[in-house]
Amino acid sequence: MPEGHTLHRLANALTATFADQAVRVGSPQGRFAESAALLDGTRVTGAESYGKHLLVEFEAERIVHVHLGLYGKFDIALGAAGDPRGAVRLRIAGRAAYADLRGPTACEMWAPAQVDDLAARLGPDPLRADADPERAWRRIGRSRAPIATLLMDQAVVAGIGNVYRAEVLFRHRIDPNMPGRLLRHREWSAIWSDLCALMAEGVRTGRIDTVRPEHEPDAMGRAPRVDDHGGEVYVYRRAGDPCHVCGTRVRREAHAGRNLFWCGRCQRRTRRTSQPRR
DNA sequence: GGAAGATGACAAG
DNA sequence: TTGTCCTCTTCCC
Repeated sequence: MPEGHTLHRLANALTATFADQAVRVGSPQGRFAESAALLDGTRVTGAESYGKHLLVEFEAERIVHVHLGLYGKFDIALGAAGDPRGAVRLRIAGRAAYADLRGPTACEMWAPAQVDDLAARLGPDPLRADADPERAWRRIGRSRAPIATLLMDQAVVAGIGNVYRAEVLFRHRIDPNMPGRLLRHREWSAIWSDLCALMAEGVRTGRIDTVRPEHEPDAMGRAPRVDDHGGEVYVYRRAGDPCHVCGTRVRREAHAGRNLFWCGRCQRRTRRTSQPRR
């Protein structure tokens, strides 16, 4: 589920659902019980996201920092909260709806200063109006690390995950193994504005769709195909399947423990092909 | 019923 | 680079 757009959506939804309400806060599973007790009965002021981090703000400058990690979920449901199903770390219950958090990497009470620290250590987030892509470029443009690694580094760009990484590199025909410093500034600018547009669309729709109209399976005479994650993509999790553009089998390789997907034919720069990295 | 895998991040070596 | 954590779903027997 969780790349930046998911967290941004969640922040919007939590704000719309609970802002300015006094809420019941609990931790049915128990691991957030002490902090939940402090928040119980107090008022939510709003929620925001920064990269993949979610901040739920309560009165008296109390902030709950949530990171969903690989499989955490924060579900909002209408109606009265019944018996919790599964391991619910945090439950927020308002007048007409409740939200259950399960399996997060982080769920902890923060003070405002910790939010400042977070903002300082994260790279620009394409979903935030205050983002400065040049901050990312200063890291990318001088790095020997593969661009695929840099895009996943939250200190370089915040909010990009495995899907957006694979897809944006495909859309710009960039070899994932190309060292950042071989990227041109105008290529980075194009990638950045594409990320801004794709992720804003992701916030709107709740899915990651990256296939351009002319490459839609319909246009190519194939049946539409939607990945398990719910969007239509060029390469993500399509290893072995034919590339939507050139028909070559999509490749997969483990990079730092994560699967990287790309088309070895479309994403090739003959002029400056980099050495494959192990 | 059990294993594997999943859009993540961190520490240790 | 590997191990660890967190939870749920899907697949296979």
